[in-house]
Amino acid sequence: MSRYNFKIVEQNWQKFWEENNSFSAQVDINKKKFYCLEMFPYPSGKIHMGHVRNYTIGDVLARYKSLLGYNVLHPMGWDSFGMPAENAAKQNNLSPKKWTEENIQVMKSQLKRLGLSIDWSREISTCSPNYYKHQQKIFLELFDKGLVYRKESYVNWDPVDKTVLANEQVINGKGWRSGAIVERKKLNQWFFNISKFSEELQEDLKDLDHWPEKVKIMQKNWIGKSFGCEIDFKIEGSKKIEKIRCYTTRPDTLFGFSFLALSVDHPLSKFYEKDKDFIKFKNSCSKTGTTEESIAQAEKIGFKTELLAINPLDEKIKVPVYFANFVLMDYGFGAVFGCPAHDQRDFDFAKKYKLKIKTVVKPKNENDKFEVKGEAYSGPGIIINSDFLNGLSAPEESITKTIEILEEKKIGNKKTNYRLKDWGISRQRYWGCPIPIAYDEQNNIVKIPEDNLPVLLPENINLNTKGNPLDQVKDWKSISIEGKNFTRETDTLDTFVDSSWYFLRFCSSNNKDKPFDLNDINYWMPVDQYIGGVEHAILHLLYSRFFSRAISLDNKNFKIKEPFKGLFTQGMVCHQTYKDKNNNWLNPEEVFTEDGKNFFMKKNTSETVKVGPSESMSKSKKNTIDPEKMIAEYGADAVRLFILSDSPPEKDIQWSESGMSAAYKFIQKFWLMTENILNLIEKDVPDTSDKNIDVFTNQSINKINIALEKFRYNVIVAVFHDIYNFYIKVSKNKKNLKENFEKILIVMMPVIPHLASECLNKIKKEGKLTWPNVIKNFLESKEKEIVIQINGKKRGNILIDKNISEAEIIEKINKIGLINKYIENKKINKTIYVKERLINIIVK
RNA sequence: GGGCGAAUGGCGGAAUUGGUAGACGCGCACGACUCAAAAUCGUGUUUCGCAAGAAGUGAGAGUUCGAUUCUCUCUUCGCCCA
Repeated sequence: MSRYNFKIVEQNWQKFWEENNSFSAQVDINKKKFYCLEMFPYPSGKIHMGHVRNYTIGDVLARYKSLLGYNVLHPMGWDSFGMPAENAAKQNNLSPKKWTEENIQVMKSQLKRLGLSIDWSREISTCSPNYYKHQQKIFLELFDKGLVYRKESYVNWDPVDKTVLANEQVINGKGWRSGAIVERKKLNQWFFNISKFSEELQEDLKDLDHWPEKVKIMQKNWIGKSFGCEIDFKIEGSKKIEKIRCYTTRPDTLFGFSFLALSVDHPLSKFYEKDKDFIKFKNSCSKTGTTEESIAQAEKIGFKTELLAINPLDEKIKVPVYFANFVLMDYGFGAVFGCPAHDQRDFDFAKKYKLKIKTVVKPKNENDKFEVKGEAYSGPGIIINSDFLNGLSAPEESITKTIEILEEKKIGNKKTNYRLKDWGISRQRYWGCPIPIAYDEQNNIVKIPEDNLPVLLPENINLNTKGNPLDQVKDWKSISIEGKNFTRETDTLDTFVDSSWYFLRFCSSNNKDKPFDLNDINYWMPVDQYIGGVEHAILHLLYSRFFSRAISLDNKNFKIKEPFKGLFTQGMVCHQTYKDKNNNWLNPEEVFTEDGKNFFMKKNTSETVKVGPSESMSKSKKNTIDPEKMIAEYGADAVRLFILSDSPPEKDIQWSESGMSAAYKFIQKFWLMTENILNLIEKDVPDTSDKNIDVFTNQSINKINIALEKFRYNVIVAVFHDIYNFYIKVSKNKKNLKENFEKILIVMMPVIPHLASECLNKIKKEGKLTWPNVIKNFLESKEKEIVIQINGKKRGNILIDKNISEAEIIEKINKIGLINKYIENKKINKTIYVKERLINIIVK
């Protein structure tokens, strides 16, 4: 018996698949298609275990659907623009392009070594002009549709890196890279008008029935549809202003109104722009970032004006008007009315400036003397201290009623608002897709004509400048179109733009003229199953949903609104963390253990190692395991088998050395067992069939089918072990052995394709490989063991014929006398028979 | 602070969706092979109990003939948003 040499076998099969273009996908309208897509990676250097898990899950599905007879599209590409390349290039003094391309080569060969069934002829890379030239075209198309615009806007500004930060790059008010306190800065920025689709993006979520519920909820919260009311407040004071318009979701708390707060950018601020104190205040506001989080955490500060706002429901009540740092110009109208008793933010502000705190909502179980103290009360209850609103139940009834009254008096209107803001796409970065726009001498916007596309990124530029490197490239910036001089836009596009349509490009990767061909799109789209990390639940998925709507706007031929029919979010790969006595992180390779409880350093075996909790693998905690090493040591099949075996795919998985080696042992054991079966088939002349083999095989395949459809891939691995434990006991050839074992090997192909292919090859399986049908007759036998319960407690088993009646079963039980001791001297009240499962006898 | 989810042996996890709890794997124990060890194979392995038996799916209640599964309250943990 020979050992299974995975190195040679896996290499051979990978070569075979490549040479035969086994996974190349072509449009074929006579075949049902299946578009299987995993989120494409950022080429950061090497693949990590998260990639292995993501792509193995996808590969199992792609191979399964292919064996089922679907025409499968399973492509791969590279999300290759972005900051890391620029930073790495600065550090190592080379070009982002070279760094990126080298990484892609390394990672591509690593992915190939995993044996993924990918159509590499469709490979794309977003940093290639072949990709981004089409993106520039799409940008101009959206520009023509009025979905792209430029406006002055506040950004999160990192004063050290001299760059704009995305909201998620601001952590606790500081830049994620520099650690500097983030400021607000006004810049001219490009925007996609995603908010035009707010309603649609929210409403259509309900049709995405193959998406995880939690992702839909996250998107819904992000879009943040709210029902409220706009109210005009009359203003008294020395300035020439009569009223201020506010938006609120709680008009019913108007009687608790004790101040009016304005954004420092509110039009009213023009009356104060020469006021030194106001300027000082405005500057201190710019120290706060623009995220909701940083605003919520920052101390609430205000600048008091001499103006008074009049309560529209009771004109006797007049309250001060402030400018405040927690009010943003781009939500509502940059003005909010403050009701301290029922909003924590307003409460904090009122405490600081000693403003009145009047309670107008009481919890249901409190009396009318209830008063808010210590913190705001924002829960449901009954309106009090509010004149004609008293007694209404808050919030539903009271809001509706108040809006009715305000509309009657013509001082307010019902209004729906969305939290979703337009998508700022400008980045002051080199390594991104150039925006195909230029400006004339009067700073008017001009589109770069289509003939002049793509706008190529200049190469060989100096990255070691503060701010945007493209700004420094004078001969690139100035261009001439039809004899006139223009200056190029130097901002590049947010990399989320790149990933918002790559799934469309995969359908027509090699089309030189168009981003995609409609015939291809209409066949392949939507993506049937999209697989990736939950960290992209909001932005990437929402932007992609926006993009397909934006493209289909005014374009009757493009019908895809939802790009991803099915979504699956996989869990993270975790590993224990280790620290030495000085609290330095240790790599698992520097650590050893004999009993699994006490850990020591390898280089100094007397030093114990502190073991921390299992956390998601990350370079900073040094708890990573290198997939390449694992594949070299155990083989791709074993790594694939292990990464699927220990946890359901949507949950986090703990990497364990013993689990990995168990997977390796399984591969070896299975190979030896296959050789044994091959010997039986070749040497023994079978006399009879063994029905047990049929029954077991069909039951196993049935279990695998169910598990595949439900993404319970860990259960599939358990069934593989069952299969081994069954077939290892087969010691004689039977007439039905070969055909059943072939079926087993086929259903193993999605998970361990190399071993399964090799075994099938040895067994000389002829014809095309197709997924075996389950023969229903073998799933259940004529006889069935059922459970006997007395008063719901299991007291024994009995073998019965199927379709036997309840009375017959009881008769049989009595005959055997199995449960006599439980029913002696007792009266049988009733029996419950669950067909082919159990019989429950209730006695008293 | 809000939303969502989870909790099952020493560990990772199964459970046909209300019907035999603990599949499968890891670990551990014992045995076989061996001069010995590794590897491999076999047997056992929820807890208490010699046993008969009893208890048992984070805690407490409820619905039901029957609850890991459904409802309510609580605890702890995770993720997302703030």
